[in-house]
Order: sequence, then structure tokens, then C-alpha cells
Amino acid sequence: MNALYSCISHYHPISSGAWEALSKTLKQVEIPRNSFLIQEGMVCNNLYFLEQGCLRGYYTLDGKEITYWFGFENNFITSFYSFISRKPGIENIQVLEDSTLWSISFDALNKLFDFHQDLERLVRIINEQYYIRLEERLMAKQFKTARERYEQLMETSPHILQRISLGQIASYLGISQETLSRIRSNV
Amino acid sequence: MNALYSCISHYHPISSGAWEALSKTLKQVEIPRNSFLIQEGMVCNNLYFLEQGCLRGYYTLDGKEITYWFGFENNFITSFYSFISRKPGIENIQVLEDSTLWSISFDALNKLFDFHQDLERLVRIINEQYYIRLEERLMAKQFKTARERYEQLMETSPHILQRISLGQIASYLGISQETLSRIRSNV
DNA sequence: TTCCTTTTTTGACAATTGTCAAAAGAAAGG
DNA sequence: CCTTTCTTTTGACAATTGTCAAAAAAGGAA
Repeated sequence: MNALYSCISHYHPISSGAWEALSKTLKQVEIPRNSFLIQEGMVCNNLYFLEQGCLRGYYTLDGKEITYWFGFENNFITSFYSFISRKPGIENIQVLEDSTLWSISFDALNKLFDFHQDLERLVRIINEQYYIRLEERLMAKQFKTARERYEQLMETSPHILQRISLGQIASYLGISQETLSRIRSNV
Repeated sequence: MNALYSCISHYHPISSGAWEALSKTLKQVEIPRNSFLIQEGMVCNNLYFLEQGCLRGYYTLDGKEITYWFGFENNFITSFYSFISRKPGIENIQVLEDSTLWSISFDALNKLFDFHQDLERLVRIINEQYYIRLEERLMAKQFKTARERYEQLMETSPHILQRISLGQIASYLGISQETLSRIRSNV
């Protein structure tokens, strides 16, 4: 749980009381490669913190799997739309490597908010940071070529390339696998 | 201020104490067409609520103005990256129609959070809803053609088409003005 | 190792979208 | 009303990316 504590502190330090309450509520989840944390049609009831391993979020469109994010160590993970709106989502979260997560349910989290304002503040701040990241991604997709997006990914997240298959990276970048393969070959 | 109150209530009702404190802190801003709320290189210190009028956010790339959002009545407006990170942003917010806004500064808002947890919760919830919208937009850009994105915009926000010029809509959709013009002509 | 499966690369061609330039149309100011 | 400016449309062509199909390479299991 140390990884989570230091990750949290990086965003917004919380009181020892809040940390105690949170850590009592968290449940550890060990989940093997190729299993699913969430599947489409389900309401996502949990927010996860990924301590070790690797996940991907994808949905299915015209029979194809469209990957739109990856999760690595120290990422917060959930099927955001479903978790927030409390409605069934279209997202699948697949485990790409044997993973260790910490889990908290929607209800438990909201109960904690009532007693620990600093926890709610923490979540607000994390949300804001994740919003900024998403905004950057939209900008990149909107105004850069596939090659530029790939080069940007290599700079900011070279670890992705070592752990994720080409087809899934292509899908994440919003291009076909063949295009990505060609980008890589004729550097 | 009624519009703001009812907008807020729609997201998350707040106590009368919180509303009183908030409404005392808000400042009304009247700003004419073609002026700027924020310009690039500035730190954005304010969060706005747009009561009446119309704005756009854009930045400059290779000498071109790239519009990436529009604001209409009942929208919360800020240069998000700059407001949150407290760093200079690259965003300009231009007033497209004479507008009436309510304004609160970063510091004032954070002070209010310390006294009114329900206000912080409100902001957290609004952030979450705006995150979901952004996610939808990224998905649309990633996996739909320009024509599909245009048709989706016509369905969900037909009012945009009546108030915003074609070039700016094209930029928002991430396509050239000529392409959008052609999409419209050969229905 | 050898076989089998999955992933990546390559080729040929088509579809989508962008760029540049010019014309047509609409809006704003005097 | 006319002139000027800004916006939208159209044409021609180029660049980017997608699709389908097949080959090559890499990875896993027995």
C-alpha cells in the first residue's frame, strides 16, 4: 500500500485519519493475465489503484476492439463513465499482465467523503489532473499527424512500447496497425 | 444569478449557507464582442459561468487559430490547464457575442472550499461531468469520420451551427474548412 | 526442436482529407 | 446604395491513412 500512499501524497497530502479510514476500506485484488476487471454492459462499481501490472480499456465497434487507454503502475483505473453515472458502460477492462490492485467501491468512497473532506479534495485534484491529460490527448489527435503522435508517445511513454502489442498501440493512437508498422519502418 | 443557481442545483444541490457565500463572492462581468477573457501567456485566475452570450477557446499553431471548444449559456468556462496548474497557458478565450458572466478567482474558490464542503463536492461533480464529455469527444475524433462527427454535432448541438462560423466549427471538428463545406453540400 | 498460433510487415489500391488558389456569396460600414 | 471585408464554396491535385490479402517473423506449447 506504500505505492498508493506516496502516489496520493504527490497529488495532495491527506490527514492520518483520512489515510487510516481509506486504507481500512481498500481491498486488495490479485488478477491474472487475460481476465477482465470490467466487461461491457456492467455498471462499474469500483475505483482501482494499480500497484503492479498492466491493463487496457477498450470497447467494441463494428466487431473490432478499440483500445483507448492503458493503465500501468500507479495509475487510478475505472470505467469512468459508468463509475460516475452509475449506468452500464460499453467499456471492457482487460488485464494484460498479472496484476495487483487496490479497490474501493463507489458507495464506500462516497461515504468516506462525508467524513473526510481532505479525501474528497484529493479525488477532486486527481480528477483535475486526469482531465488535463485527456485534454492533451484530444489536442494531439486533433492537430497532429499519426507520425507525430507516435513520436510523442515514444518520448513521453517509451515503456508502453515494450509492454503493449503494436496493434493495441495503433488502436490507442487512432490509426491502423499497418500504418503504425509503416511509420516505424521508414523512420 | 438565477441561471447559475438552477444550473448548480442540477449538478448537486448546495446548502443555503454555501450558496450565500458563493453568491457574495461572485463578480459580474459584462464583456463585448471580440474582446478577450484570457490570452495566451497569461495565468488564468478565474473560473467563469456564462449566463448570456457565446465564447470560444482557441490556440495558435503554425500561424493558424485552432478552435477547440465553444461556450454557450450555462457553461462553466476557464482555461482549464492554466487555472488548475497555475501556469501560463497557450489558450485564448475570445468573446463571440456580447456576454454576461459571473466570475470567481482561484484563490476565492479555494477559500470557499475550506468552509463549505458541499461547494467542493459540487465542483468535483461538475469536473466529473465535464470529463465524461471530453472523453466522448476524444472517442468521436478517434473513431468516426469527419462526416459522422459533423452529423453528431448537428444532432446534439444544432444551435452551434447557427451561432458560429463555418471555419471555426471545422477547426473544432478537427477538419479543414473546405472539407466541412463539401460535407455540407453533398449531404 | 517442431508445430501452431499470434503478431508484424509488406504490397496494391481505394477512400478520406488537406492544401492552394480563385470565385461566389454574405455581411458590415460609410 | 455602393464599397470593402469577411465567409463560404468550388476545382484541381497531393498527402495521409485505411482496407484487404498475403507473407514473414516472433512467441508459446508440447
